[in-house]
Amino acid sequence: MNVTGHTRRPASIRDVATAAGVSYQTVSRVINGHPSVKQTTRERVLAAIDELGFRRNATALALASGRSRAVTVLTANTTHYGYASILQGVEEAARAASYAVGIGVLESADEAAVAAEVQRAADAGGGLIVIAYDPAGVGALAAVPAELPVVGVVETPASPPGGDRPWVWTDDREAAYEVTRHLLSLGHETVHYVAIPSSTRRTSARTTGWRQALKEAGAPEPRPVQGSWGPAGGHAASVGLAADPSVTAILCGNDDLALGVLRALHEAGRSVPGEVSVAGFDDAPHSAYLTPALTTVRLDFTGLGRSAFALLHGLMEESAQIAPHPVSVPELVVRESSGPPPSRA
Amino acid sequence: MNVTGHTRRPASIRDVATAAGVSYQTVSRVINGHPSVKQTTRERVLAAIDELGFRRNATALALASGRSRAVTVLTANTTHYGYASILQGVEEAARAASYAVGIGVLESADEAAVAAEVQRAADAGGGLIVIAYDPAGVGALAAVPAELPVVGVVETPASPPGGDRPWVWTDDREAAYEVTRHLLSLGHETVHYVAIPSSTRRTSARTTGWRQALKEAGAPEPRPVQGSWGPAGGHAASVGLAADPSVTAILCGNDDLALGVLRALHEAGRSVPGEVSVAGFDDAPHSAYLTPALTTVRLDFTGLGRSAFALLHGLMEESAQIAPHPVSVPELVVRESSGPPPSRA
DNA sequence: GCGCCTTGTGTGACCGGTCACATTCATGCC
DNA sequence: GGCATGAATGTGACCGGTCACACAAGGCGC
Repeated sequence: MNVTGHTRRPASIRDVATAAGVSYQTVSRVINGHPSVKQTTRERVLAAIDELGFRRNATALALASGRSRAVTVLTANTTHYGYASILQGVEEAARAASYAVGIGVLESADEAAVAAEVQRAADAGGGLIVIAYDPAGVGALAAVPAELPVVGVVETPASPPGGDRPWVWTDDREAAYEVTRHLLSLGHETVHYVAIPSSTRRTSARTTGWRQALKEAGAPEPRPVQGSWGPAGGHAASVGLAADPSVTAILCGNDDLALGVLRALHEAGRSVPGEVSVAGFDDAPHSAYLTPALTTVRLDFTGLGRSAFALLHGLMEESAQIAPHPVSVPELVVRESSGPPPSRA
Repeated sequence: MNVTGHTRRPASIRDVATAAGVSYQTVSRVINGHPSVKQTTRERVLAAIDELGFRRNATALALASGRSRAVTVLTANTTHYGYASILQGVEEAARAASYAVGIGVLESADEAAVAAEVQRAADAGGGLIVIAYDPAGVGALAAVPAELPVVGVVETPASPPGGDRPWVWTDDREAAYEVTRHLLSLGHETVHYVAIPSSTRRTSARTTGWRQALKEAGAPEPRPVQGSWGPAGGHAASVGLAADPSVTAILCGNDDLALGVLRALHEAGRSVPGEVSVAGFDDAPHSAYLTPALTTVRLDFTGLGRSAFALLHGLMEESAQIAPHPVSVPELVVRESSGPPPSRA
């Protein structure tokens, strides 16, 4: 404990060294747990460290050794449930490994802006985790210089699972497939889909899963409706569907979108699940408390964040080997918003 | 542009210096915009910088100069709307000032755990922004060593506004006062209150505003019901209120809580706003899309985050002077969940 | 008794910047 | 012409650690 009150600058290893009557290198050995330090010396140094309240300067460590014990999460958004949860997972894992966590927000998908943000993140030193669920994130992932340790949190691995690129993902395709099957099994002729913005030009994993389930059931395949991320987008996107009496089941790209859809149906005077069934995606915390409570699929975003960090950690320290990312199984959560279609004619 | 392909290490100022045929100090002067560098020399150096793709090493800068251009946000949570929005605001402002943003989550309010987290944040170098809306945050704010630049985001300033401590806040008292008055003006005899966890042992600002409005109206003052942060807490806390037929108006400490309350009322078969009026707090993005749409008060959390950063920036660089934090005015948003009590007997 | 390996410790250079001070040269002024 | 002055530039030390290497002392084999 530092009893001497007004210490101006924090103690350095040289301060500790003189206090313990050894060289600074010996102090360095003690902090790093080097084996060949005599027991009595080690104790003397530890006592001095305690006395002076010494803490190793992270900046100096990073500069001298190159290794930085820091991660920056690049993301287009920090407030949406999925994004925020991934961030939370990364932070948890990073804290456990005593890594510092930085964030960088990709405000625009503009190439120059994204490149600048990637640069900023790179300047911070340490590794990168890029949430690539949207064009900005995908662009950022592509713009990361090859020599930097980076892990992408992606919608679906571009190369088939088993490719050893440092990516993590949830099985969105399987999840969408499950919910769609659930709705079809209730007797709906088909299921309409209000999509979240796709991360790329390619068809999203969620869309693929939905389509697959329809095809297997021989159900007609309506054109997906493009939504945005929030409830407002879901509302705007679904006024058309709400007015169409042939629509009896709607799958939404996420729970926020579903909220807007629910609202649009309410405004159109169509009851849920009496006339129309609605299902969401993600199982956000509010979904269980809506009226009607929302049928959805739970995805383990915090776990995903933790995996992303674990992978990055493995990339950055040779001690920790790179365990393959375990893809967690999505869980269908059936609540009140889904039921059989109105008239089983 | 760096055309020479495989540069192993990034260029340092000495590399630039030799390339431009000057000393490293001159390069340093150029990057820092020092006036006394001959125009032609400056151009030569800038050309070399561009050619080698030089970027100033943030770590070395921090070590050598002491100043770090980094902020760490300490918070108990990253997923709740208010917290996430403050974080977003800080990030926006920090990005504009090209500061790096770090986050540290206070997982437990335990004193030792909080102290450890503060230490970690301090180790990162740079300034601190502590979100002190809860016991963990308040503890963290108290545990920050005096010599560190820090700004607290607090519920209410402990000293009356005008005290010059580096704090920012929204006028929660006024906001609660406004909503409560709104409900009373509709004819309700009194307004019940489901509270969020208080940041301290003292009465929260929201509670104070609510109480003040009741007192002014001569309304009876029911005991506040203690909730937690999320919908589950609101639901659990309000089953009692939902069962009590004398309850006709409920104010909730935040919108998530209100969601749970709405659900509890629905389950008890009481209509909103027919039998019971409900109002929330914060105007979270989903609130406008609930059925019934939630009456609430909007608080400018992103603005609050930006103010917090501005204040901290002023603390860390003498160039930027410390502008007093402008307290934004809370805005009452009346939607569908509030109306007159059932029978104006 | 000599060489050799192991254990414990110290020295100097270095990471990539900044800072304080020294140096050079062209001016302006008396 | 001599000298103070300021502009333009260079030199060495330093921030707080790490790394590579040197070196002394003790134990062991022959």
